[in-house]
Amino acid sequence: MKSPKDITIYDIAKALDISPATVSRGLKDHPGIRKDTKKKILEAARQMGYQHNTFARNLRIKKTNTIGVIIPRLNSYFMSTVIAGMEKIANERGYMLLISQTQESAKKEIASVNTMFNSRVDGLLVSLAFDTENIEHFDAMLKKEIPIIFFDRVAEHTKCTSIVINNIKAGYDATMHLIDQGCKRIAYVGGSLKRNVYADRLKGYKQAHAERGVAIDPALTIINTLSEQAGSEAAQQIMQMNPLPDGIFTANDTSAVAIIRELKFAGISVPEQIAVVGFNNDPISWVIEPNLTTIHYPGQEMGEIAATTLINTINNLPAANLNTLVLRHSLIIRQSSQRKK
Amino acid sequence: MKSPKDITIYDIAKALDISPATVSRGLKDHPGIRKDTKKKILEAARQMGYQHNTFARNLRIKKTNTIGVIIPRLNSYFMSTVIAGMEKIANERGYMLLISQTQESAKKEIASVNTMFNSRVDGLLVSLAFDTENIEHFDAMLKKEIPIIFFDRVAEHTKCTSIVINNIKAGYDATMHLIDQGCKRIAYVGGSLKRNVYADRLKGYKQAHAERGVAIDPALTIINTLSEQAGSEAAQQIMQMNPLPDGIFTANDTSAVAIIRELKFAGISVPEQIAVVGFNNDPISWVIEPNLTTIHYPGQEMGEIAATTLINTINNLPAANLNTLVLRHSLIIRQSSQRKK
DNA sequence: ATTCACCTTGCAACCGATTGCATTTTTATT
DNA sequence: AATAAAAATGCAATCGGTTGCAAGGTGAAT
Repeated sequence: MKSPKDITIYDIAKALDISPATVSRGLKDHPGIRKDTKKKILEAARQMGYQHNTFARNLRIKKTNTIGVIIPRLNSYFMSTVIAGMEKIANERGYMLLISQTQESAKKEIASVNTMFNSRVDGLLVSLAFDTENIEHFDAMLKKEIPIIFFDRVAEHTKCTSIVINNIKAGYDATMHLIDQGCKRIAYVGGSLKRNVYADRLKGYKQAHAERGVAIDPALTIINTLSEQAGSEAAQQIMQMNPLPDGIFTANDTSAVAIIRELKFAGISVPEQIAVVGFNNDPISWVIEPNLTTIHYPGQEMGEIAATTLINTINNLPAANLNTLVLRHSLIIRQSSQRKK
Repeated sequence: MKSPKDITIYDIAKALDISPATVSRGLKDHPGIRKDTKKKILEAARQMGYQHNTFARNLRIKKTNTIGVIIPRLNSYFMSTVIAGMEKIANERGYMLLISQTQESAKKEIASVNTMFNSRVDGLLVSLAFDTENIEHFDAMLKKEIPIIFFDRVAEHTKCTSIVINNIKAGYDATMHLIDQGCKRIAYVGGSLKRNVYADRLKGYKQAHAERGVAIDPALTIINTLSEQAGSEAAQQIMQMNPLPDGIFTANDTSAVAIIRELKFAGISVPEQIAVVGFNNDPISWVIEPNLTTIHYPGQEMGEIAATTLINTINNLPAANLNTLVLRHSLIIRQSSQRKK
């Protein structure tokens, strides 16, 4: 049952009666090796079925060509799009992706960081969990100068680049749109305020109100997990309010869709009685009826940029020392919020 | 700019004035080391900030505790759910996931397999690309006894386990349901017939017809990429048919939703004029109106089982020598297909 | 006191590739 | 042909753990 032993550079060296050092150099196109020697080596390697040993190399080089990715959850449209973008770039540049989900738990996040650390990833791409309080668990890596890039759910850190959209502006755009549609009482449904994305969107929501001189009823702000279930519950809660809100801005589309379903089921018309704006531009947003007004969030692009920036940083290429990188978002207006003509 | 050097077992050995061998053994709870020695070692390791070096270990052990995952695309609900399941199990059992997308291209699939091979993954979880013709590119790994498990889009191989649902039965169930709803001309929209999933669903579609003695018009079978765009085009094609079909069974929900949208837009009523059944039970299936009848496909579970089986195989644990593992599917009947009361 | 068995620990080879420096070979120059 | 310069190759140490086997230490039994 023993499988044939792996071919090493020593085997090739012996077969060709040269030294392993020459084989090693020949294999990687070192300038100081004669052309025909190289050809001989390559040929022998090919026909002996040589596969290089990544560990041995990594052990010497102290580089893994692997990027760690730590995310809350993989199975949302947004996140899978981000990962797809990262994978594309990583693949092109010869890197692999090591992916780990925190399930929104800070504890798991810490464990993931440690595993990644032990696996000696060359860099880290991180989107923080709901309940992460501080980012000390990244210190060990940063001390070793391993670059870390935060995306979407970011943290402030002088040594780390953050890739985001302008969530304040996005929240502002969404809310202002609702106000422009004649909404007077707008509810906000978002996730944990520990996370920039939700705190910022709420900030934008407030700014828009302030700018128009509209007072905000604090009872209209709902913080939950933004799951489908949470969305339904939020809808129930909203429908108990008196007076009823006439607009809802919610920080993801899953939640928005769940809310619209509940509202419709309860006989409340959208957008006439309550206008709704979501966030992310998930495919469901143009399937729900009425089609959902939402913020377009360029996931694939964010993934690509995050990966590119990280790989450039790893290799000391330019464009590396930015602190924050802000991608463009846009408000996509569909029927769920349109009350004027 | 030099970061402090990594702590090795040699550093610990020196600090404690014992041998590196003892440190190595102490660190992993080897039976032949005295309790207090172990405690001393652990304590020193902790406070010196020791992190084990995975490469050095892998180089010796020839094991990476890493599983390669090769999939067509990451950004579908089904696939991200599968990966979420795999990641959960892998994480619990101390494995990492190395993920690679083929973008449905056989060429990229071959490249991915080679990269995984070089990375010395302990095993492979694979769902085949659309246009993969044969599976010879896995031979090198199989020759080295590296276990490979296919899931969803599988290939026959005596040495590999396949994890699937009964696609023939699922196709049969879907079609039979349409027939029972009074459909006489049912169109089938699916992906490449090189892939078992689509070939089998078509087979089930035919079986159902045969069983009821209904003839099939070959013009009603459409093969495409199952993308949203392809769905819209398929809908256009179907609407040109004369006579119009009165039922459509399509092999994913993305496609089904795109088709329903086109039909509705063209003023064709679903399910009255054309009943539609999809596949996968994506979230969009219960958002589209009418809600989509579909086949529930247990993605998370499939991911968990695939990962569990692979890890067991890697470690020579039982339940490893199955050839095929069939998960339960179920037909979820919603409005898009219900024409009777 | 001696012997033996067992428990702990250490020695040293090994895993496979990389690389600074020394050495040999080739080429160019006179 | 002799010699210097340049090019090609080899030597050997190194990366950080792991592990078979040997050696040292302990206590019990005789």
